[in-house]
Amino acid sequence: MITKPKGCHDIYGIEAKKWNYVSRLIDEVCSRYNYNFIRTPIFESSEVYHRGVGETSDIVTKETYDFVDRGDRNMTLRPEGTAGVVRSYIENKMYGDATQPTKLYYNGTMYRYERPQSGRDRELTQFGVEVLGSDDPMIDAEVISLAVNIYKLVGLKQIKVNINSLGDKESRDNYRKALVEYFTPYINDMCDDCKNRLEKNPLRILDCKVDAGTEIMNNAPKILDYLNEESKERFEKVQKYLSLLDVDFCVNPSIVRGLDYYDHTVFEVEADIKDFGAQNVIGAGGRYNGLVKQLDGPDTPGMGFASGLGRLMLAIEKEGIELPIDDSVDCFVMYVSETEKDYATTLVQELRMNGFKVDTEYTGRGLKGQFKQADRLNSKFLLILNDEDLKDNLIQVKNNKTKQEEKVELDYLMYYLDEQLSQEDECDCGCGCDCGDDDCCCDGDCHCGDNCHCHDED
RNA sequence: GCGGUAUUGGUGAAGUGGUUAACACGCCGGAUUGUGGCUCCGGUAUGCGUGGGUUCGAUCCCCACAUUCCGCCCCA
Repeated sequence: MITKPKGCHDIYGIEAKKWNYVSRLIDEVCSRYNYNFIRTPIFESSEVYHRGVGETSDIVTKETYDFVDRGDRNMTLRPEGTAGVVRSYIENKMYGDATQPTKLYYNGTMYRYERPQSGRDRELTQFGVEVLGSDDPMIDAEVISLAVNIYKLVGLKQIKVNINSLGDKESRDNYRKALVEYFTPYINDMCDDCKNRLEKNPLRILDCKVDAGTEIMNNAPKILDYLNEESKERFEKVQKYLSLLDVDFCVNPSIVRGLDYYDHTVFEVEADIKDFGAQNVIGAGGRYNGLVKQLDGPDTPGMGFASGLGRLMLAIEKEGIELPIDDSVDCFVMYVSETEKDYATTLVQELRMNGFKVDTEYTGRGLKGQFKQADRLNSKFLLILNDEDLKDNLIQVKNNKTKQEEKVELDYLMYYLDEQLSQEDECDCGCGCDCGDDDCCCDGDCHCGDNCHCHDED
């Protein structure tokens, strides 16, 4: 059997419906903030990522999908969204548009050559936003609040926002020096990974899981003490705007993003859920004022965040959130004889053209099997064709919840279904009552017999 | 890049170096003369991830590969 590539997934069925639902919700929220959707290529010249993401860590050297195309060009499957969006911003001269800042969002697949584990795949779907052309701290706060609002709207409750500031380049360089100076005498007491980090990326020592909580770590210099006045003031404004936007957050000095291009505000949104495994950060981002210039564009500030849709779906599942997915069809058309089948063919078509969600039988099941199939498909109404009835221009319509059945004139069918289905919307159990219960609005005269709570104790 | 884990029908799974690979669910059909979801009866695997090896013989032992899940590194 041919198997899927390592770290990839087939998403289908109810799972796919959930993904689409969340994607639509992202569209909705981004639209309210007036961010515009952008589609960029799934692969770019390798240069985009080498220069954008930086060559310091393992990222570019070991964890991208690189290939040489037939024209001998070095290409890379996009490992993240920001660099490609920035490339597009520059190439299309969006900085020339009158409507600055440019506010964009994306939602698509990314590729990383990693060893899969919980919450980490080789093909992943990320959505994210980028704001280019404004250095206003208000934007920093807006981007964070947009992220939080998406999570809240899907129903997540256990989320934590951690923010930090890396300051400008001057502040960051000073801090880096201070860290190296501080840790060097203690380095032999620290874990092997930290020994490597001291040279490669000293900021990341603060993220270490092994040495976390030790005295050495607790007494390490804090970035916030190394911010210059300007950076400090900027960070305070970000916090002020976050409060005005009613976003709960924690200042956490150990939040250090791994990439070179970040400066000033950085943040992570964590799903605070039990058993979520090692990858509990569902979204992260920050300000990158140097990136546009680094990719040969005009010196333009930027701010953004990205979030893995897969991890978000995982969080939704772990928190037990039920998304409002409509997994039903309006009607299922049943038949037995050939003439009935012929009529079914045109009837199904006619119903669909009139906006009904309709399915029918395609595998030769008997009537009993068709009833079962209709149940599996959560059909609200069963349309049962019968040669005798057809002669009289009649059709049997059965409400699959109340089990009530009546013969309806064919000319009247569309109108009848329309009317019945709009009643459906008023009452979940379809019994036509109004007890005020969330699941059933029955007044005690319920006859639906179908999962109805109207006779449960009060 | 490093380490651990698993892989048996549509699904959940038991199991053994040796003739016919449990059980349950599901599915299909019948009892029910065209109206089901209960009950009863019957049917339902190209045979145990792929390729090698050991063996008289392997689903079960060994090796490699693929994929799964989990942790480390890294984290965009």
